[in-house]
Amino acid sequence: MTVRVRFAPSPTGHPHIGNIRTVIFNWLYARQNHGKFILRIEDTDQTRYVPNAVQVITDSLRWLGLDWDEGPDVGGPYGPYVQSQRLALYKEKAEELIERGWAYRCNCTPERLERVREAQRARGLPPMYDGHCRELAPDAISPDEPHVIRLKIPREGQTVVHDLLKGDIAFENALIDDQVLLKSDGYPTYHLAVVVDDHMMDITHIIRADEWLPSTPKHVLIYQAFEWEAPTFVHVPLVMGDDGKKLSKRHGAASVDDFRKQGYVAEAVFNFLTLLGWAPGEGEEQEIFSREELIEHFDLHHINLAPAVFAYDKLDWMNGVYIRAMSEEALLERLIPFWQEAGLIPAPVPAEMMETLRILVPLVQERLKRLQDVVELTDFIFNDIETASGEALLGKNMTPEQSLEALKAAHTLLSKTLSFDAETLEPQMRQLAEDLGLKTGQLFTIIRVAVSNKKVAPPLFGSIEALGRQTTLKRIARAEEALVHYIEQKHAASA
RNA sequence: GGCCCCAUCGUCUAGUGGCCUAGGACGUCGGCCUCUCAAGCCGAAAACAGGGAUUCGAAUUCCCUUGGGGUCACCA
Repeated sequence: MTVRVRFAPSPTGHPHIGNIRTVIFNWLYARQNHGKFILRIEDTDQTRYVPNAVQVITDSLRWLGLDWDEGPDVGGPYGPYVQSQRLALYKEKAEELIERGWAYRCNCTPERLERVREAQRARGLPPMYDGHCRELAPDAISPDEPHVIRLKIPREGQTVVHDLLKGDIAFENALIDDQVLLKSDGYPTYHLAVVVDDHMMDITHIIRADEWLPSTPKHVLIYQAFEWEAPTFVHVPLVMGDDGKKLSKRHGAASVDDFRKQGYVAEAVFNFLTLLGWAPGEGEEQEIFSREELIEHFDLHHINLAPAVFAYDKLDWMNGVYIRAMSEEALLERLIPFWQEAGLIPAPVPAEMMETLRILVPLVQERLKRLQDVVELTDFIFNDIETASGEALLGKNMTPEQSLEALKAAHTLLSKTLSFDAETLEPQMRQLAEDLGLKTGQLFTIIRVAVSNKKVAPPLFGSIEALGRQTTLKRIARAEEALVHYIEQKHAASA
């Protein structure tokens, strides 16, 4: 039997990173078994529909490399793959359930339902439908008048859910609500649509988050009512924020798009998410896995049963690992959009600027946790800086006069040297430090602050090379002025 | 609150009765390297929620307690 799994999002916004983890489990399972991964849009709630959502969802999936074999855009033998285009089917199936004695029409008003629930809550009972229309004569409510169709849950006995990971879970039927299957607007609820579609589309494994577990007995009952064989249920744990609550926007980035914009690379996010709640086991200590390795090693049975906290710190580390593993050319390509987005370089990139960018890439590569970090790290290369204060320009354990002298000496050297690249600059500057009786750190720090006005910056000589001689000398000259002013003020104050 | 799920370092996890004085990774702390910051290398602190039971032997099996989470719509 061919494995067929699905991702069935409702188009209500950006896919959440926690949901995506579950999608990855589905995708991995499909690819590993040479099965099919199906995308189905569950747009049965007209009130929550967001116009662009389907596009946003497919963009996110594509970015992560999660391709689908059947879906709304690519089609397939089980279409249509959008539930709002299958309304007649659900209606027919709901009616069939009435005929089979497993469902009934109900015309209770929302107001009445709310009153009933309120009364139940007041008595400390769980709010449930009170069965008002359940035992009405079959023709008591006309199919033509506004009504819903409810599932007729047996009043006694238990319904057992077979879960691949958790085993058999028994639910008391008496505690299960008579779920609405078909709404008064003619749309199905999730419970009807998901069962009908999963069956009609020959889904073999329903891999979904734990939050669905409480409604699974309803689905099992619907399968029984139709005399259909239920697929294998696999409920996987939720992803939590670092406070132990369900992951949400409060915890920082939450949607796939947030991560992309911050400069997380898709391969790292994919790797990280797969390892969130799953590990290869058997003493395997590897953490960095290619997509192919993941497909090979993934095993549903090794999914952890406990909810997993989303560790941003570890993602940052892993993202850095992936960034460092890239070729300089590949990293350059990924960095350009971030420089452009920040307005540091134009689009398209002028040919002569590419040379500067190529100098910068190896300088920043091992310093980036996220691609976005390149902006703050290199903005001084592209934008003019504010000249540092005299105080900031002091070398460690050095007087203003000594600092100024060192800066002037560097100025002279940098204006004379024949070529202006890091390789020729560095030995000369080291020699200069020695000649001045300074430690390299003392001299280099003064120059770094002079040209970047940053205490933390990429390696000095590469930065200077990227900056070019003219800009470098101009900034050093301005720093000298700042130091001169600083010295004059000190003298004035002490006089 | 009812029902359901879950429980190894701060976090992600390895561990399926003896190999565990519990291993790895992130993070943290210390050191080395070093022009800053990183990266890299070395090292340290850090966990089987508690109580019973089964067993010659329990992180591993069972029960209870505690704790955490999820869910109770004409939302998915």
